[in-house]
Amino acid sequence: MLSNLPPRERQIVDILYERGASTVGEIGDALEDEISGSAIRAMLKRLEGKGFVERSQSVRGFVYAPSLPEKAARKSALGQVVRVFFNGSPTSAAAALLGMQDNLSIEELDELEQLIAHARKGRNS
Amino acid sequence: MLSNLPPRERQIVDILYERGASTVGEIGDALEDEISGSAIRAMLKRLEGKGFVERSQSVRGFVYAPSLPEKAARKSALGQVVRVFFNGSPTSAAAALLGMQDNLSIEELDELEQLIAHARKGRNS
DNA sequence: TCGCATGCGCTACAAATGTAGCACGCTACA
DNA sequence: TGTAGCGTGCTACATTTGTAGCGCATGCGA
Repeated sequence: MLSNLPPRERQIVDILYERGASTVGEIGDALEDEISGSAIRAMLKRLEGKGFVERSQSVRGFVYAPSLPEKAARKSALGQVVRVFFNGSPTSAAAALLGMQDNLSIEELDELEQLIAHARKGRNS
Repeated sequence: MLSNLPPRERQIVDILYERGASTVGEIGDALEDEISGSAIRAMLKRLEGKGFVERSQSVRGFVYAPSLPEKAARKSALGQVVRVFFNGSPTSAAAALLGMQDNLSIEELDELEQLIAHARKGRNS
């Protein structure tokens, strides 16, 4: 699981999910505190060893990407916070999320309502 | 930040948020893998040193509780996954959340719609 | 062709983490 | 009044993490 990576490694895979496949340099830029390139490379190597990132050649040089598909990672991350902070209820987590943003666009609201309508219809399947 | 705790410590504060103030024994039970009580105590002590948990006497003996208020911790955790996996869009995270559950109750759906309606009304404030 | 800058991997090493063992004090019960 | 059991803290120690430095290759401009 991603959740039991040490902080720095975790931070790096997060960046990878956030920005997609990246080079060492890009990762260094994304990191808020400056650390040497070789430090980053060492992290990446460990992560590769653990099977969390994959490396591939590209025009830009080596790029690193998370090996766990984003979809699965998302689900796992979401599940984690739902379990810990919302008693396992995705619904209340969603409610909290809605409360986080103070100005949702009309489009977003429409989309959400569609989702709800859809769920309502499929309910007693 | 909670997010840069080492894995085991993180796991322990998660348990604390999940189940509320707990004794060493309860934490041990909640942990899926068995580790010695003294190991847990050592962790807790470090966490206390870092200011993430607080200890207090109770009828049950010493109980440990997270010191960062749950609300703030929630927000931070949620913000984290939203940023990493949903391009910073709480709305799409909420949508994903809704998709996670296959059978939402009518009540939940109603509640969510109310939230949306409310957001819609307050929009151009 | 020479020198310089990049990007890389390897290795080393300090610090942090994860864990167990020991010794102590306080019950409770034979 | 032993003594067995539990919860505690302290300390020690192996492993893991986080980081920098070195040396090598490659590309590129003078």
